[in-house]
Amino acid sequence: MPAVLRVALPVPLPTLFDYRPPATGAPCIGSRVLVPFGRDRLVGVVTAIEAATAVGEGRLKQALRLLDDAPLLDAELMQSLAWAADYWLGAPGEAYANALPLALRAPAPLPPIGEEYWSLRVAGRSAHDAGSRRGGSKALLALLVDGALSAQELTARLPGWREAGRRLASAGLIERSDRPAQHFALPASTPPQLSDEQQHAVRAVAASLGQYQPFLLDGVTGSGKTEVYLALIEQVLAQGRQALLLVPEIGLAPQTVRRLRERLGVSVEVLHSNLSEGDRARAWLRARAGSARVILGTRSAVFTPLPQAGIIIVDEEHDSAYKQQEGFRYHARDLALVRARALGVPVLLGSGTPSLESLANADAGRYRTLHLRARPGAIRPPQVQIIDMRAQRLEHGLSPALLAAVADTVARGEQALVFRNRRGYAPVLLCRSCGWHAQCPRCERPLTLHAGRRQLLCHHCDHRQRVPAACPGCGVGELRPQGQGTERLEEALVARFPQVPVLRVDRETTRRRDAFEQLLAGLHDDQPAILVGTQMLAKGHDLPNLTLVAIVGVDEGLHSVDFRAGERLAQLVVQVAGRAGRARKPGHVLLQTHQPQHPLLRSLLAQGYAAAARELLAERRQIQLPPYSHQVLLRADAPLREHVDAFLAAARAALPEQSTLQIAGPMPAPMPLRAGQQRGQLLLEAASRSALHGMLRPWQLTLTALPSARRVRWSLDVDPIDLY
DNA sequence: AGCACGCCGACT
DNA sequence: GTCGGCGTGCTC
Repeated sequence: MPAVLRVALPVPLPTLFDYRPPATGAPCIGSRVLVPFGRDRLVGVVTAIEAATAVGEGRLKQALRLLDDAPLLDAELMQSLAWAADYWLGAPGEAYANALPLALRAPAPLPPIGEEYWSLRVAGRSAHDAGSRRGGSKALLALLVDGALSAQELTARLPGWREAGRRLASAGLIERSDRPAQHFALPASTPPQLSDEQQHAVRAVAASLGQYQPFLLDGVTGSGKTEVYLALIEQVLAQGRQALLLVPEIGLAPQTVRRLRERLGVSVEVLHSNLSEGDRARAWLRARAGSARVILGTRSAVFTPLPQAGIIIVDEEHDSAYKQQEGFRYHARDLALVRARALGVPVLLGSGTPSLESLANADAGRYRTLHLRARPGAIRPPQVQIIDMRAQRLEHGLSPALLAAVADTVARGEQALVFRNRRGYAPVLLCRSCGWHAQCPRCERPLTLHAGRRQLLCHHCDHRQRVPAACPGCGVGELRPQGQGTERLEEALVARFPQVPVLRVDRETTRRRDAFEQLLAGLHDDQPAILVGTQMLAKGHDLPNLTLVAIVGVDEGLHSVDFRAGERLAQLVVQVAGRAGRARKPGHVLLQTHQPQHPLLRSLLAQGYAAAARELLAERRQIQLPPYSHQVLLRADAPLREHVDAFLAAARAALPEQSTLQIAGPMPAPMPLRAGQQRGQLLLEAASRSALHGMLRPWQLTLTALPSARRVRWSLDVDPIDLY
């Protein structure tokens, strides 16, 4: 019977490709095949086996080789990937390309997933006895003379052994083997006594094990969400099932892994983008084989196979890092829900500041909400106080009241955090006499002064230039930094509190790997200190001696063109404020603002995030914005504005006549020029998801065929989370 | 995307 | 006389 394989290939083309089956082997849906493609050879995934091709038998090539006898991707993953590609308008092959680790997209046998062991060969034993090797090689032979050792052990006992290992292996003195991973039960620590609310949450989710049910776990920082996760994972493991835990960034992974290992007594598979491709592939395969029981990972870990799934947990579900912002623009939280449904398992979305989307889903009865209100470790929630900046004499942007609070805090031997979401020394460098300011030639936005590096830096495109000695505008004026970044605040605080260590935490000071951890490790829990930093400080380490959080200059967020700015500001303020007073000491939060009367700030401070979110939701409903409507954003950029305009106008004209569709634009993007590219966009909105989605694929195909599309770079973003 | 083919300017 | 610019078309 003449069969045709429909293959997904890792190319951004809107189609699948048909091939004749390879000479040998029985391909099945979900197995990989090596196929000729143009002049290349690519590894693709069989998505369907059809009786005939729509493209004409004559054009078909034969697949070169079947790579998997059994499907590498199971039915659920195939189905979820197809859904994802469809929903986010990805090329069919793109979802597969995101799901499969790179090492599995090479035409090679699957890497062994057992543990790597090394042992002496006969020649190696003689070499050891003869003492014929020196240095690291000699040491390695000596280590192995009593028997095989795992790579992990070798690294512990002889750091840098790999080099010697390579030499000895190629000389035939030692050899590698793979043994099934040891499931040695590590000692599990005893769980703490759960609060009533924690117990209630655990019971509610546990009652849904074995079936699809989304839960929103609404609990502030320090309310003990992690203990709820741990208790549930424990139950899932006891049933012989797997748990997938997603976190927004790798920075949060190491401490979470430690906690999971200590508590559960099982190994935890970690999947994130900083892993080497080999490690990534092995972790993925261990999950597929079922030998990985607990999988912790960032966004892309949502593609992990889960043959024995028990639960999916998405921590800090509101975090925008879950949305991929380029290429295949999927949202890991939303895909987690779809997978949980397909797998028939509960999915738990945790956050102290839930996204408005999730709150609306809970309102609509699609999610069940569980609350954790108490902060078990704290006496009471932090007190938030507004500092009105108007009519205050500021010292480098810091008000007397704020400085006094910092002084009190360090005098008590406690720690203070000054949060400013702006790195660098000053966001503007201005001439006092002619008004000239340093501007990025490629973005036409002010350049940020970085005093330490003596550079002007564009935070949008990374353009950098030297700080001019005199004003380039008038040649005589004095250039003066305007506004404050973390670097300037650090300087001011060092000058003001010379006896207290001041630590700056932003992308500049933490560029090196582990720099963040090291910086914080330098903090002594019982010593006073001042931390200055950006967003990065909003999460991560527990700082038991931190009792004051001062938030400076979040006002910018109150005037953004982006309708999500208010939501993000509220989340940020609550997350940062949550850093204060976690242990036995009560915390204080100061919010320094020019607009103490702003309704969002007022409701946030008076009634908390939940109330502020309610108001934001009511506004969204009233003006029919997401989550009460659905958006798709067409973005385009090109060196010439007229090319962008021509494409967007043609795209607009190609839209079907549909009264249910609201169209905004074509219009310039909020940043109309970035890195020398002219940018524009067209926003589609509809009350019903299905009405919108129905027309998107055909429209996308029309766009691809537009002549003007060749002159721009363009992309479609379903459910965009920023309109940048 | 990646890569060929194909027709017009400044150079060994 | 060529080398190479990027516009156009194709990949089962």
